[in-house]
Amino acid sequence: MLRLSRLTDYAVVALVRLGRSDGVATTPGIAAAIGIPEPTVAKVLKALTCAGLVLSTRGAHGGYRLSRPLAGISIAEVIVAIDGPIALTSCVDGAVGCESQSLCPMAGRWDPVNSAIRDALTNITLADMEDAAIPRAFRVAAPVPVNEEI
Amino acid sequence: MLRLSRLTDYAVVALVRLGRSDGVATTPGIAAAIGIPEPTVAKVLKALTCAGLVLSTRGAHGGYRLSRPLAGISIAEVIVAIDGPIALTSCVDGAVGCESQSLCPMAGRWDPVNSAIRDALTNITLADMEDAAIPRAFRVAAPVPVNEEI
DNA sequence: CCGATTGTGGACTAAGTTGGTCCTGATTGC
DNA sequence: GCAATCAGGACCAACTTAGTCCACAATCGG
Repeated sequence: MLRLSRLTDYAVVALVRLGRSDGVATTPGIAAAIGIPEPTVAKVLKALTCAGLVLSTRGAHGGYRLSRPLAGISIAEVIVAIDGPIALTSCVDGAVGCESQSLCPMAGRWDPVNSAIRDALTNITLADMEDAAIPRAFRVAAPVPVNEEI
Repeated sequence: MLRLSRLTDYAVVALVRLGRSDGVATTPGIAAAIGIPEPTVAKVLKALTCAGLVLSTRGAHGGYRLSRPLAGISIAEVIVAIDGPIALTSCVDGAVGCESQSLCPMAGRWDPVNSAIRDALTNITLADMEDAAIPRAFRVAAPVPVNEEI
């Protein structure tokens, strides 16, 4: 299925959410807003902090905020932050442990594929996804339309 | 990790192998050639047959052969044959069952990403991968000059 | 200075998926 | 008729993922 982890999906939602809140946002706040259990959101945000995509402030009145605008964050970065390096097979570049590495006829075979995927993902930013996410016909050049009922 | 199943990897190896054998190749033959357990190879070949990428002949002296030259088979086809449709999230186009579908702020969000990936994978053929797979310096007169040292 | 709020870090458990095996048939050629 | 080969499915084991929980550190407000 070539699927990435659900956590990455959550990360994108959380990031877009952060892009809409002006100040800092707390874990419970984000969790409630996007309908994902709080500890899971915390886990995702922790990973994003480590990757430098969001900045955290500890203590009371703390929370998270974006380190860059959404347009400056590529999907590839999010995936790497949550899922680890982008490589379709476990048998990547310098990876050791491929049991039949010597006679493995596909050594290096996937490299061009990996590169192609990486390129594709690097060229899509969170801002692009935010645009694509709104299925309604309402969308009219609003820069940050926080149109979420409920 | 955005990884695809190992079975897909096997499929590529098996297909490339089939591209080199002139006549038909049997399951045990391929299994021995590429160093993968026989039942597993059989499973992969069955899936490839269903997808129409290889043709099977039953009975004694039967076996498998490519339905098209390697250059006419894209990676995307192989992945679809083995792993199913290419979609990074379970929450695809018309997919139902996304529990929070109504308030899910990312409905349709991944579509551009999926398309980008699909395009990238469609533009790479098995022939390309075969070229990339040979680490030796023997390769001469390659039509597509993949100049990657090591 | 103390307590409430919030992020940090790790361990742990449970569930789902994948990979691999096996068995029983159906088909073809000798 | 027998051997070789593909077809199709059921089945089990192992790994990965995702979700939860707990104890701790930091900051702010009173």
